[in-house]
Amino acid sequence: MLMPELPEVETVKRQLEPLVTGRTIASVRVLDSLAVAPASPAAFRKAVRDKPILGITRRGKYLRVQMTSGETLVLHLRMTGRLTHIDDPRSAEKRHLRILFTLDDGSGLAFNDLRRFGRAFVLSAADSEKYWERLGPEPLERSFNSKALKGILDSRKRPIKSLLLDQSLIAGIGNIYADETLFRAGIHPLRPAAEVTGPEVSRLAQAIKETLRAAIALEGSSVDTYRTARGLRGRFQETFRVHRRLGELCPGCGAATVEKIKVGGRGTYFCPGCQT
DNA sequence: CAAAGAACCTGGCGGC
DNA sequence: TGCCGCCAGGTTCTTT
Repeated sequence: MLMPELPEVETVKRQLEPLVTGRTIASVRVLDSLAVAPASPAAFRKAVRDKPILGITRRGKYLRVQMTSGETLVLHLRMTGRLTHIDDPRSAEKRHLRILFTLDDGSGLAFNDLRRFGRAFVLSAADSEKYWERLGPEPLERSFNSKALKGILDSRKRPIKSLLLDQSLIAGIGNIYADETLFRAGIHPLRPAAEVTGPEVSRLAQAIKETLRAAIALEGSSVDTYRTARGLRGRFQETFRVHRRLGELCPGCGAATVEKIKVGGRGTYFCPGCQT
């Protein structure tokens, strides 16, 4: 499958920014009411129509479209969502099309989603602060250093991989980047978080930043359904070290082969030789 | 409060 | 060839 995680959402955000900033959402078609639930399609259309767009930002795996009314149009792609900008809304991919926005310059924004887990909703200015408080720190912020990461891991007994996936502790890491960062740091995914040593925490903090930055540079990972805002595939999957490489020779030690286990219900790939 | 598990969805794939 | 059941995973909700 695919999973839009921080690098994928960041890629979409960067590509959309110059295309939608300053534009106004002229019309909205909701083709699948589940995509805007629990709001009604009528309420959703009313909340976003004719609202000028100030800018677009990302928080964790969420995309936020700031509107001049002080409200925010929030989109979460979950597992199979795609958000693509098209010159002509009539040329939008019809398969799994959930919402189609038309902007005042005649271009369009299409939200497609095979699995129907993705959501779009509008947050009022009053509700915003509280909503985003639920998320942990942004791993690419300067303040997210080894000391901050140590504070997150300390006194927690869960497997380190489960902590990396917990959005209330760190925002934006999903299954792909959890596997890839743990491999780069040489840490076994089942290690109890509190038992990860100081030097390992430093390596992990660095691996998180380096891996996410490298993935953004390659416009994310297209394992299956993810596409950039221009409808193209990302290329970071070509550089995966262990994720989805079951049985392959480890690129680190060249001796062991990649294994797959379940951690917190998630498929987890690692090298038993390099990750201890 | 922490942690684990189920539920939500659809399409692809293995097995028979 | 066709059908059944399982698997994938981000987040929320429920249970322990």
